[in-house]
Amino acid sequence: MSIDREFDYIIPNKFADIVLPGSRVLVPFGRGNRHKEGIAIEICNQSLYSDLKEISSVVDRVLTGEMVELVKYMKDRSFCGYYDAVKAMLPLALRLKYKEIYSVGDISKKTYNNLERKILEYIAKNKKCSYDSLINKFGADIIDLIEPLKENGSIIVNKTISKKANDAFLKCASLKVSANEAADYINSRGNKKHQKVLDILLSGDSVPVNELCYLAGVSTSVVSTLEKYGIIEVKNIEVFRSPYKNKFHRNEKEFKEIILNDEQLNAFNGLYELYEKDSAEVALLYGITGSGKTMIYMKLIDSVLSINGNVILLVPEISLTPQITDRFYERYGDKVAVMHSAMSMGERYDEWKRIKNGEVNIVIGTRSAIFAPFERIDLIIIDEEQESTYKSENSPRYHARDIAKFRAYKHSALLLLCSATPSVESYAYALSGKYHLFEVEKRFGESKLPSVHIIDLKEELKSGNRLIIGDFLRKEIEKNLKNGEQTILFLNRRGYNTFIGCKCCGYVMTCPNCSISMTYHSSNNLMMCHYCGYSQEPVSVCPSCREPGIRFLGTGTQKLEDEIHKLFPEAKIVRMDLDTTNYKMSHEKILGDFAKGNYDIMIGTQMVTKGLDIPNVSLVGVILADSMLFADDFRANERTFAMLTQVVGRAGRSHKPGRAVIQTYNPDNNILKLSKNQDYKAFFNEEILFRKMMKYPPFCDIYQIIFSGADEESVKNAAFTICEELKKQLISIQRKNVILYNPSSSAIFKINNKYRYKIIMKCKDDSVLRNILKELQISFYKEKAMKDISMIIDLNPQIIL
DNA sequence: AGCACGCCGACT
DNA sequence: GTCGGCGTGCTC
Repeated sequence: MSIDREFDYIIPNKFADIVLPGSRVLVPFGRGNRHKEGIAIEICNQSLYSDLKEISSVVDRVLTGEMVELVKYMKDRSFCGYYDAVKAMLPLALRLKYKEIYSVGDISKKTYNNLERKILEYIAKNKKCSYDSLINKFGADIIDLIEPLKENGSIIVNKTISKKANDAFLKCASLKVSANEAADYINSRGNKKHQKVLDILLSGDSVPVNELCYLAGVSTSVVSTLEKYGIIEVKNIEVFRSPYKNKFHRNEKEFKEIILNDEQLNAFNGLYELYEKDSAEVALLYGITGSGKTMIYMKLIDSVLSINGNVILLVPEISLTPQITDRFYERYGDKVAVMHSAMSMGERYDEWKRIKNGEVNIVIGTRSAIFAPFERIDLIIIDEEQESTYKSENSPRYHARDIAKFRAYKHSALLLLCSATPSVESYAYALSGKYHLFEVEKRFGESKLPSVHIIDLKEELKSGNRLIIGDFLRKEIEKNLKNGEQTILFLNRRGYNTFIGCKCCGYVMTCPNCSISMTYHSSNNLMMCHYCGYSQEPVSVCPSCREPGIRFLGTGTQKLEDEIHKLFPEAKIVRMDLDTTNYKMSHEKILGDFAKGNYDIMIGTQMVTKGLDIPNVSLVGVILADSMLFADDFRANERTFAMLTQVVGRAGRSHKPGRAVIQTYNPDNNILKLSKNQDYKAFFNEEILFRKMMKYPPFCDIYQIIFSGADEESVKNAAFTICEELKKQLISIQRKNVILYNPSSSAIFKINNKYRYKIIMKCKDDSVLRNILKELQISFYKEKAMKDISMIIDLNPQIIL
């Protein structure tokens, strides 16, 4: 925060033509004049400072002029620093490290004093002697000695770019000693945690460290202690490379012209016209699930490629949509680059270079792919544009849609937003004419929208069925098993039991670090906190009243899996949630196997709702819709509707008619009824009234200012102080139509032992307001009394915490 | 962050 | 009279 700003440097004549905005340079920095990496933001011919230092070398140009502009835009809009903005754009910003490696030059012709000789000897002895190791060895005083030695050639400086450890490796732990020796160790000085870790490793397999920690309920430090004592060893094992690597071959023979139906062609023609225009345009393509939106934009991409143009395609979660990348590799071969967070650093860097070198025309990726370093952009597509994954929840808190607008504008490109359930904001902008609107309202080919049944679980309870699978859903699953068709079951909570409490006194087990109730996991027999990862062995005696009244209630995906096993012992079942990830069974593999028909039933959280297009899936079950209905966030309706529509849309995507079953305790809920009919427009018409009445986006912007820190009282004070200050400022600029709420504790009051307060402000965002907030934030961080508290400003957050 | 300065107590 | 531990403030 304190050094993240512009510093002026002189550009020496020899670099005059090379340094441009976006160039990466090395500069002497601070009293010690240590070389730091910097990025040139602006070239000018004067400075407010008098004694400027010189840039010492120019590395390369990492940002185009447009992207330097984008850095400034992000700094302004998302209240982040230069560092955060640049970090979001460059894969190598963090991954490449500059190092000066010293070696001994010609020392025959000069004389040296004692210390100098020692230094030179040390350098000669250590092959890769760095600045840091010299300081470590001889202390900071030798800095003055080194510079002259460099100048007269006694020390030769080799500047190297060293890659940090490659991510393509997975840390795996295995037992280093015999089982008996391990037992001896436990008896002599081991503790309970060590025992748990060793118990798992005793099977003889090598286990990934993160998985080991999950299963044993320990942190990585326990593993490293055991490693230190020589009981276990941790090795880097290479993980299989990107699954996309071998799919580069483009199938020339099968490159077919995409044939669209009338409705699709209509949309395509309109979009093509906009794309041909010289100006930047934004279009929204609304098409119901299964209407063939992908075909429309692929045909558009065909046109762009025919003139060698460039396309960025954003998808919400690439590892969950392997089908789309497959289709693109098949059609466009090595013209495609894929970018997403699950890739290793090396892979990402490789893809980044391919884009920068102009070797590819299409970039497919998640949020950060919007920063693809194209020199020119013709088309940007955001698929499932309402997805919250497009908003970054860490600094820089940007929304990919906003960045896309900026870039489309700078390149006079077309920005195409696609969805079956557009965000209320986008659809409203489309209706108002701010965006161009295209609609496809029929399913493609023979497929029909699935029939949806809403099942009242209260009735099930009355008839004596205490299982989470109601009678109706059970019969439907049976039907599917009999017909050899596949089923997807969706439940929004992972773990086994989602609620642990005492029946005697009403005590609820909560995480000691967070204000979150604990979830019981059966696979590791632990109670876990899903926010901070804290885990604890299950208890039967209530810690509050000392009675043996602890009960495990509530169903998560693990328990659902158990129940399905009991109900359908012969069915092949697979579960997909955060806990099933490991290197043997990635999500892609689970999905791939399910698509191949290796399983009858797939159980999962959100992950199973997105983008799957499997013809043999004819039944979708939503186990409990209620958990989504009552979130106290203004977007809860929108998210519930979108999620239900999406998951229901997974069914019946070929000639087989699809069915969907939604189980709930609130069958009369309006959102459920709207989802039953899959009627987005009816949903929109109601929701937009609510937004208008309550003054929510798109009728205003929302600022969320979050304060968090370890001391509850001072966090609260900070929030109230800033709120008062903000109120004063708003009055002084005579700003009207601003609704500033008083600070309140966040919905999840405590996370990881940090207390949280928030201020919500509804307003029309503009630069005057942004400047006020920026000034407030800067002065807040300067205030000594506030130094243990962080203040985060988030413009239009996805979720209000 | 990382370095240097300066203040103050402990030790020769 | 000097050394070093720690708090403070600056980096073009």
